[in-house]
Amino acid sequence: MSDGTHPGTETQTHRRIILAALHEFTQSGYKGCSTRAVAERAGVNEVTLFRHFGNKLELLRAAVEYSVGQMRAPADIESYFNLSLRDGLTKLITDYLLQLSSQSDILMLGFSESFSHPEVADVLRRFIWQFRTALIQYFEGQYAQKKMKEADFPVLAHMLLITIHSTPSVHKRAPEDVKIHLSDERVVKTLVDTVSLAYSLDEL
Amino acid sequence: MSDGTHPGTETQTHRRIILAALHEFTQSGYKGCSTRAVAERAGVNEVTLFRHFGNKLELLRAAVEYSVGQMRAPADIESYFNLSLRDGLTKLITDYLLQLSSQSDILMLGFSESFSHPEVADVLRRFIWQFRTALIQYFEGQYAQKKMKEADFPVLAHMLLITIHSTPSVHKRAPEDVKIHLSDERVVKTLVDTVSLAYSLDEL
DNA sequence: AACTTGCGTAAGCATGCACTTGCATTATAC
DNA sequence: GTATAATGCAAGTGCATGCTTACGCAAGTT
Repeated sequence: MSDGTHPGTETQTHRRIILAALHEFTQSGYKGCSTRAVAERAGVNEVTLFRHFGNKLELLRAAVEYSVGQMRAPADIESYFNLSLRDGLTKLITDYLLQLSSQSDILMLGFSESFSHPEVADVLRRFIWQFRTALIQYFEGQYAQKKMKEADFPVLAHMLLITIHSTPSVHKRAPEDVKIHLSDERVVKTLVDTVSLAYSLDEL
Repeated sequence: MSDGTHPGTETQTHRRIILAALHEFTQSGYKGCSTRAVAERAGVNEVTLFRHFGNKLELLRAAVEYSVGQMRAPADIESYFNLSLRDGLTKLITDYLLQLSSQSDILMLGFSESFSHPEVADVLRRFIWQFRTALIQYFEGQYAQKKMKEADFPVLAHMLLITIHSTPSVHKRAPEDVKIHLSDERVVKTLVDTVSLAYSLDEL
């Protein structure tokens, strides 16, 4: 019985295949790319790919797992509480953006592939949820400290999350003259400006 | 020479195939669904599908074209100018949402398929652009009327657009307890509240 | 009655692709 | 020096799928 002999999962080959898969999957979608293409990009024989991961779907799972493993949830929110609404928000968001920018590929994959592969989407949602919760907690904290007006915090958090997440993908597709308007800095600034102008009780 | 004889494009069959295609494409992606599946859903023989559209890609194009043809750009922005920032925005957004809700499928398709089929994405972008332009013009109009503070209007428009567009797709995937927080009404309200609280010179 | 149009049915071709098998090759370990 | 682990290479299998061909049938048109 030729049991699928899994080679050591720590080799360089393993990693290279995963990185290649991540690239191809996000570029053309799961169905849209072939294992051949992944192998080629990894500089590896196609057979090696199967020896490592068994089948294509398992490769997807491994790639997602790898990618998610790289992300770190936002540190404890308490540390943001001392700052003003404006500064705290800015820090929270930029910290989060730092995570995202390195993982924007997998997030986009998660969005486009979420129907055909709910498991994949779930993993991502779990991560995004952490930030959502952090945001809401942060708002409620600020509100309790009377540094912020009352508002529909879940929706507010949703708004921020969506904008932050979509910006990189919009960025990738947008024509050159629009990208200029969509630098991370400007988006974050406008986001924070708007929220603190609207709800801050510190300023003015 | 068996030239592809295009049957009349006004038949019921034609429409049913397009609707089926729209459904399947958005469900599983272009590569993810087969012409057989589309035909089956349309209650039509697969051959008929090819007789109408020649090939799969042409079907995609026809489906997108059909869908986009259903959308109407926002009416002339002038009519919103008389209203307050809050009321004008609300009207602009709800009007736009009306369009979107009937076309959310195709929009999601556009997003997920935009890399492999840029033409498709282009058509959609063109539509979205119209709203973006309308929004920016509206803001500038309000600003000129001194009914609104200065702001980064393009980014602000981007923020609104993104939130509006993403909400339906998030809605589809989100667990039940989150959907409650994401009714169109609440999202629009928070959006408008936030913007007008932040930038309106009418209120307070 | 003959022709056209729109569709169905059956069968099949060609290709791409996930996945397998068998064998040769290198390197490392013991 | 021999066993073992990790990879490459050549070839192939089986299935899904896009697309075609050839034929038949019903309804409307002329």
